[in-house]
Amino acid sequence: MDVTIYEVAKRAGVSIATVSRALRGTGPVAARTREKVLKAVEELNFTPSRLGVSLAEGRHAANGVVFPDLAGPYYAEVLLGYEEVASELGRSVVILSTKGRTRVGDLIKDLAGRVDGMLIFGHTVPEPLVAELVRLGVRLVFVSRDPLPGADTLRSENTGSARALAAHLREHGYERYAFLGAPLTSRDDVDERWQGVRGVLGGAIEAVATGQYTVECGHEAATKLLKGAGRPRAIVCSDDEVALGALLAAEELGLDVPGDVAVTGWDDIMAARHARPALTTVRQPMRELGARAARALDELITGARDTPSHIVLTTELVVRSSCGQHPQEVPT
Amino acid sequence: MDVTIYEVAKRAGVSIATVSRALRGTGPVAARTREKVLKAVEELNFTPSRLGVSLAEGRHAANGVVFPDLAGPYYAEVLLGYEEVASELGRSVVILSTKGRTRVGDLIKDLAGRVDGMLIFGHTVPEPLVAELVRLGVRLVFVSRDPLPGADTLRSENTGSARALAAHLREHGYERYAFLGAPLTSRDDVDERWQGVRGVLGGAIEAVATGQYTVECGHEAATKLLKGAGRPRAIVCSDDEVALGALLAAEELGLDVPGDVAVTGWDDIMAARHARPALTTVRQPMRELGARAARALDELITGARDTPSHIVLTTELVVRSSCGQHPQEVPT
DNA sequence: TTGTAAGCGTTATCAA
DNA sequence: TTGATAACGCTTACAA
Repeated sequence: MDVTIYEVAKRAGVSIATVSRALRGTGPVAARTREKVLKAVEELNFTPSRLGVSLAEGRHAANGVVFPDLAGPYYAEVLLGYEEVASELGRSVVILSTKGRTRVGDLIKDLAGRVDGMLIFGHTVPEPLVAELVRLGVRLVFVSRDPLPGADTLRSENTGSARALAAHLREHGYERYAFLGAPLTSRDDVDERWQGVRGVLGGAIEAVATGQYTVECGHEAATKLLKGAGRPRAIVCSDDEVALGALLAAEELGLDVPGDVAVTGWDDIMAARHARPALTTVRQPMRELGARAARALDELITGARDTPSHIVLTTELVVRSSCGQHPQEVPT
Repeated sequence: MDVTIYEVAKRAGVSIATVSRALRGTGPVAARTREKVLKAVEELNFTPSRLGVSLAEGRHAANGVVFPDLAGPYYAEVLLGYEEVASELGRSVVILSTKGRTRVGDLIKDLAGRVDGMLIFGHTVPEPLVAELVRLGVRLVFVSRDPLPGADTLRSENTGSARALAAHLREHGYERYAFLGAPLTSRDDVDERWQGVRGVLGGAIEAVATGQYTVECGHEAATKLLKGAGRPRAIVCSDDEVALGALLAAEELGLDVPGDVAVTGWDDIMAARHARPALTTVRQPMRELGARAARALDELITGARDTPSHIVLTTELVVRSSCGQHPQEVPT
C-alpha cells in the first residue's frame, strides 16, 4: 500500500485526527465531515497501514503457532481450527515449523516479536526457552502438553481412554500385546497412552519404538515385529498413522486383521474409518483443540482472564473391526 | 517485549543511533563503544521491536500464503517447502485459509497489509480481486495456476505426463476408461490432466466428478462407478487421494486391482507407495514448488527481478502395480 | 567515531 | 465537533 492518512486528510480538507475518528468510529464526527472523509478514502483507495496501526495500538493482532511438522492430519487439523477462530477474532496466524531447523531459539524469539501470543505444540520448544518466554510475559497456550505454571495448557484426555481401550482388548481374550510407537521425544500425550494401557495390561504388553509417528515408520516397525519370534496377538499403536502402517505390514505378511493380529490406533483421523479393516481407535477433537487454543489466547491477550487455565477435552473410544470380532457387529 | 533502544542507549551512555549501528553492524562503531552497548543489551535483555524495525525499514520481512484447505498432503507439503525457504531468507509466513470463509476479499487485503508478498494457490482468490492486487502492486506468486500478467506463476507439467500415462494404460490393452475427479472448480492443473488423457484416449474415457479431491469423495464416486452398468476397465484419478478412495471402493466390492480394474493417481504422496497395490502415479515436486515460490517472491521483493517469471517444473511417471501387470515387474 | 533529528503511519490526548 | 501534537520504537541521513 502507499497512500497515507495525511493525503486523505488533505484531500478531505480535515486533520488526520478526524480521518482516524471517522474511520474507526471513535469520537464524534459531523455527518457532513464523515462524508467528505469517506469520499476521499474511496477515491484514494486508502487502507490504514497495519504497521502504523499496530505501533500505535500496541498490539499485532496476530497469533503465532509453533509445530514440529505438518505431516499427517493431526497438526493440520489443529492448525485449521486455530486459524479459523483466530480469523474470526480478527487475528492473523504466523507459523513456525521447527523440524530440521537450527537456531530454533532465535526463530521463536523473532516470532514472539511479531505476535501477541502463541500456540506451542507439546515439547516443540526446549524447556529453558519456554521458561524464558514465560518470564518475558509472552502469552502462551500449549497443546498436548502437561500443565506448567505461567501458561495455558490444552489437551485431550489420554490415560482413561487408554485404560478403556486396553480393557476392551483384554475382553477379546488376547494374551500378548505390543505398544507400537513408544514415547521417544517426551511426547506427553503418547506417554499417557502408554501408561494407561500398561496399567491395565501389565507385563503382557511390551513397548516398541518407531522413529516417528508416521505410516512409514509404523509400517517398518510392525513388519519387524510381526516377522519376529513371539508375535503379539494385538498391537496398540500410539496413533492412527502408525496403526495404518501396521495394517499394511500385516497385509503384506499375509496376516489377517483382526483374525491373526488385532490393531488399534488413536486420534480417529479420516483414514481410520476408511481403512480395511476399519480401525478401532480413540477419537480426539483436534479441530476443537485448535479452536479453543485461539479463544484461550484471546482471553489472555485481551486480559479477559489472567490466571492460566488447564483444560482437558474428553475423548471417545471408537470400536470398529480391527480389534476383533464383536457379538453384534454394528456397521460404522 | 518491553525495553526500548532508548533505555539501552542511556545505560550504555551513548545515543540510540550508536546502539542501532552497533547492533546491525551498519556504520562505524569503536570497539570499546560496541562493548558497552552489547553489555547493556545483554543486561536489559533487549530485542528490537519488530514493529519499529519494519516501520523504519519499510518492509515486513514476512510472506503470506493463501490456500483453500490443509486437508491432505499436497498443500501441507508445498507450505512446508515455502516456510522453510522463507525462514532461511529471514521471512516469517502468515497463513490464510479460505475454505468456508466469508468476506475473503477483506481477509486477503488485510493479509496484503501484513506481508511483502504472497503465494496464492490456484484459483483460491476471485479473479477481480487478483486483478486489484496486481494493480496495487502486491508481489504475487501463484502456484498451480495458468500464467497471468503481472505475477509469477509456478506449476508442474501436466499435459505431457497425462499423455504419457494414458499411452501407458493403452498399452495394457484397456478399452473403457473413466477419469475420476473431473475438473470442477476451475483447477487448472486437474483440467490439464484431463485434457492430456482425453487427447490420447479420446471417446474411450468419460469424466466423472467428485465433490472434492479427497479420499472420501473418491471412495464414494468410485463405489457408484464400479457398481454401475458399464464398469470401466481403468480409472484415471485426478490425484492420489481420490485414487486411494477408488482402491478402497474396489476392495470393498471384491474387485481385484489391477486384475478387474486398474487405478492411477497423481502427485505421488507418501501413501501412494504404501498403498496395496502400490499406486501408479505421476510424481510432482510439491516441496520444491513451495521452495521456489519463496525464492521467486524474494527476488520480486528485493527487486532482484522485476519481470514476472512463469516456471513449469517437470513431473515423472511412476509406474507401480495398480495399473496392470508388467513384463518384468520391478519392486518399488 | 558519535550524536541530532527527521522520518515511517498510525492512535489518542488535550485544547480550542 | 475539530485540530495540534505527543507518543509508539526503530533506521538513517547529515552534522559535528
